[in-house]
Amino acid sequence: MQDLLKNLQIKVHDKTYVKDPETSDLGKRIVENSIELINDIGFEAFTFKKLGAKISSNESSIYRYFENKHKLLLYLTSWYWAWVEYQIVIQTYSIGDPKEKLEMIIAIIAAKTENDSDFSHINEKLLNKIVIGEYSKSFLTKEVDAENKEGHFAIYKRLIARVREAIIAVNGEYLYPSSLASTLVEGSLHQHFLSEHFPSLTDCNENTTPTQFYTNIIFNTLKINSHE
Amino acid sequence: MQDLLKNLQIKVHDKTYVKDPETSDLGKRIVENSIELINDIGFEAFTFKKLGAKISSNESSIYRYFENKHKLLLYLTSWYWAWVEYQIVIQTYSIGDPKEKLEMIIAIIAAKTENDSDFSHINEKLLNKIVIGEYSKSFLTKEVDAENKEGHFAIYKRLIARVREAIIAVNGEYLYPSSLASTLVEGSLHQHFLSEHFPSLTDCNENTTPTQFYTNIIFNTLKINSHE
DNA sequence: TGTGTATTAATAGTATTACTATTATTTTTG
DNA sequence: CAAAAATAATAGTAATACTATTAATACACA
Repeated sequence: MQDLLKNLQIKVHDKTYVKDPETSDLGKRIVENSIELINDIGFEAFTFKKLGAKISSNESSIYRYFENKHKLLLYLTSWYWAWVEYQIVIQTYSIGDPKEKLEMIIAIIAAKTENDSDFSHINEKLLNKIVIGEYSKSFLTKEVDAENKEGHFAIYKRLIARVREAIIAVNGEYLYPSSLASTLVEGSLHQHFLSEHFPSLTDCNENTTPTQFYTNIIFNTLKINSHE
Repeated sequence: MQDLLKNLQIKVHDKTYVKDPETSDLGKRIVENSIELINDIGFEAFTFKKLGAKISSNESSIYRYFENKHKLLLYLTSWYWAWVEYQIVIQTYSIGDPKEKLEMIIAIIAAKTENDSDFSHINEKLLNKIVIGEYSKSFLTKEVDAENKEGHFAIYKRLIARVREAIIAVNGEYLYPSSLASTLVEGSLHQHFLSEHFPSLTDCNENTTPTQFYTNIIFNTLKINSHE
């Protein structure tokens, strides 16, 4: 299985880039190093000029891969959600029991990401930090409707649809499966952020995880005890 | 009561501004019109130069009130949360039953804001839209810890502490009162955003409100039926 | 009523950002 | 090896996010 997956590529909507960064060494270096640089200095201070300096390449060369830094952020976060979806698919494939399956999905989404050797040039742990700190900025813009129409959020929407289906499989009577699914995904990011910067606003810390919080909330809301 | 409150002023942490905008006509026009302009063109495209043009004043005059547009956003959102807290205080003051009280708090936080004649120069409905679309940007920055230390998020934290206390009053055994409180506040904004831009990711629409969704979630989680 | 002080407006200027355009150089491929 | 493609270097532009200086206006009080 490991070997089989080694050659796997996560596919991101092709309007996100000008030239597919997976197709060249420079492209991979752009992706790899943008993750590091955004983590180091934050998305606001991040520029293609600084990234060019970091990879000993030129600003204008980066523009041949991504239109602007917003599109690069869309690319990185889409990649992340595709990767999460992929984790869900392989880790729940053989689980028959809907409760057990939903529990696993919650665990994958709410967990702190660890690195995954399957995709060598991408540091998933750092990427998870970017998603926690910057994802909202990708859709809290005036262009959100146009970009949504173009399909830039398709992977994210598909992921949430998948979570919704898992919720419905546990309790088909529940009235708000979409809202519960989006609350889990967005809320998990928020709880991670709070535990780092606003510890008084969360109960999540070294001993308590967002996974526990959301497992408790979701199974109580669905009025069904979680499998244990 | 109405008359008594007419002279009320919502107080925002004074490090947020250079000069208190409540103390002059120009200051009030800056606040009033910045709310409109941010709504119209979004926070990214918003500049002090454009605001100056809108109020027939000068860019540099606005800088005498707010250091930069980020601080102005902190001011506006702090004002909003103080206003929400004030609504909670007056609307729950006489409610003795903890369940009923929590229900009212959920309704206030999750509702779509209507205008409030008590604070004449501020359009609360528009401000609510700004909070939905821009609030996350006020804390998803590299400066968040420094600004938190300076007290810029004090009002927000106090509001969430208040919600937490109301949760504990309903069920003192519940393990995650802080996380549930922050989920309600942040999650409500997110559900409003989704219902406008990503209807497939939420069940909230004309017939279903975030209030219903969160009332259901919270009372099920606390394993106590809501008062009806 | 005049004078000093604070406030606001106007103007100019700077470093940086977010690009585009052009040309030169290097690498790849057929 | 030649042609094409990719990359790097350089230069340039409009806009942003300010700062500084000076001028005009308003207001406060003696």
